[in-house]
Amino acid sequence: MTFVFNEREKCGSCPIRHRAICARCDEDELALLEGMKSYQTFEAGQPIIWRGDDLTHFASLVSGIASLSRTLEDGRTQMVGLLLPSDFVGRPGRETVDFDVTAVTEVTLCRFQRRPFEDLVERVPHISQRMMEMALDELTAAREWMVLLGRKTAREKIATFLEMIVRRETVPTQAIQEYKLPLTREEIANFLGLTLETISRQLTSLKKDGVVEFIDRRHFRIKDLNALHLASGDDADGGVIV
Amino acid sequence: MTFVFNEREKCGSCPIRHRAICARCDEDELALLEGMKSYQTFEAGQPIIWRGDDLTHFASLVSGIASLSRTLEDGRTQMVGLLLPSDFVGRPGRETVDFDVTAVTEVTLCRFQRRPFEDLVERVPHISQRMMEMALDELTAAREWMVLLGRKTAREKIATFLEMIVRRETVPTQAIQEYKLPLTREEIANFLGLTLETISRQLTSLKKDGVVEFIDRRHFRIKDLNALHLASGDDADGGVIV
DNA sequence: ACGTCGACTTGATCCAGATCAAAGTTCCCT
DNA sequence: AGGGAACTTTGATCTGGATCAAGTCGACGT
Repeated sequence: MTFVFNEREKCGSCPIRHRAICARCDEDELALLEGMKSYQTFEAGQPIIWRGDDLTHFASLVSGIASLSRTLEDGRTQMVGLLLPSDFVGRPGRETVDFDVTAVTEVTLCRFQRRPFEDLVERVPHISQRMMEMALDELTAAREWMVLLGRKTAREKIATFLEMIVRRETVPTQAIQEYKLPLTREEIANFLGLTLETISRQLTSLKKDGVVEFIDRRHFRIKDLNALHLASGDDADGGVIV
Repeated sequence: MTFVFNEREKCGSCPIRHRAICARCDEDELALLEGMKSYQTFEAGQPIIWRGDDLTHFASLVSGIASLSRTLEDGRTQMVGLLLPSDFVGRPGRETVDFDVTAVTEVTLCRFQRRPFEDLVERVPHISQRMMEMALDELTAAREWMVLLGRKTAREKIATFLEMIVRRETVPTQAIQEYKLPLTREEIANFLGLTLETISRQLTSLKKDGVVEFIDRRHFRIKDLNALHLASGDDADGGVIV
């Protein structure tokens, strides 16, 4: 019943079938992708590609979490995005990669060789249409993150980050839900443009203020969702209590 | 000989014909766009659309410069991008606008009504292919800006900003070229996630260090391009002296 | 059970850039 | 030409988050 990441598996039952670049494809188009795909798995912590590397394959992330980041010469690192299942890696038309891609958890990619895939993008409009949608959505997300990086305080940054996790994973039925922090304190710091000490202090502060509660270092519960939203610094309009 | 922004004008001689969303279109496809377009002009400083407004039209920016920005309730503003000729406004499939768009200089838009344009995106693959490319390029630019906002010092931010202007406008033939700052100190501050006082101080500092020279508030020359690049904090590899 | 290593917390101090304040400059508008 | 208003520079001071420096916690191997 579970999908195993083997080239023989049909795309039809793939967990990201309806969200990835193939979302708009019909059965015939899917068959073309099916004939090209290969899976590759990376352990948590492993680099997937480095900035400047030749782009030999494009890929959809099928399971796990990866990070996109850039490191300056002196070691300062900024994460520019998290790649979640269905997200895409690579830019048709470019020869190299712009950012480091690293597996945060164990990651499985569904890969396509560059040339054949580029041809397919030209021939199958459903792919470029879907990729345009996905790129525009990511662009909006990136711009929202720019507001956070440029103008929010440390507390607002962390509240926004926690709220993002909560919004992404909340199941409507469940009452008091438990959430998992997918990143270490240092990774959160690199995502938010802060230091790991500041992350730690601000989490302690939100805990003291009764906004969140920690089960252990990686697991938390929200005690006051409204307070969390207020702390995020975002417009009051979105402050609908769910 | 000059293109006047009138609906009767043919797209063929449009200044952004080969860079905008129509870049890949052939003559027949261009005719479809030609029948739909209308021009609209905004004076410098005027708002073009506000976040949350209904998206009635999509548009290509034909001339001038516009800014994309977001303002938090307490007035903190972050610019998330500059729109230059050939850039696109709007996201097919969305009903509202995510960021404020403001004319920085006088701006002319080439507009298309939402519904007919969305249909065209479905029917003409050359449009979605081009929009995918443009969105992916902007995504890379946005992510590079995230590195700047999250990790660069004030001096590095301003040097990167000046270098961006220089790279965009340098004419290979010309010797010592004069460049124009398209933004006020306050707008630069909102672009770089700083205050206008810091902008002013850092520009003075770069001037004192012999990196740049100011003709007046809005016009400068580069005295030491290599020093400018070093000050930007970006990888040494790109430090090729042009 | 014990050591050790990586992840995290907490404390003390420092400093880049913000904030507050006051002039100086340029460009209109009449 | 003169009076503003908008923009810019410069100075003095403050502060949020960085940096430096110990600890603490917990998981895992022996």
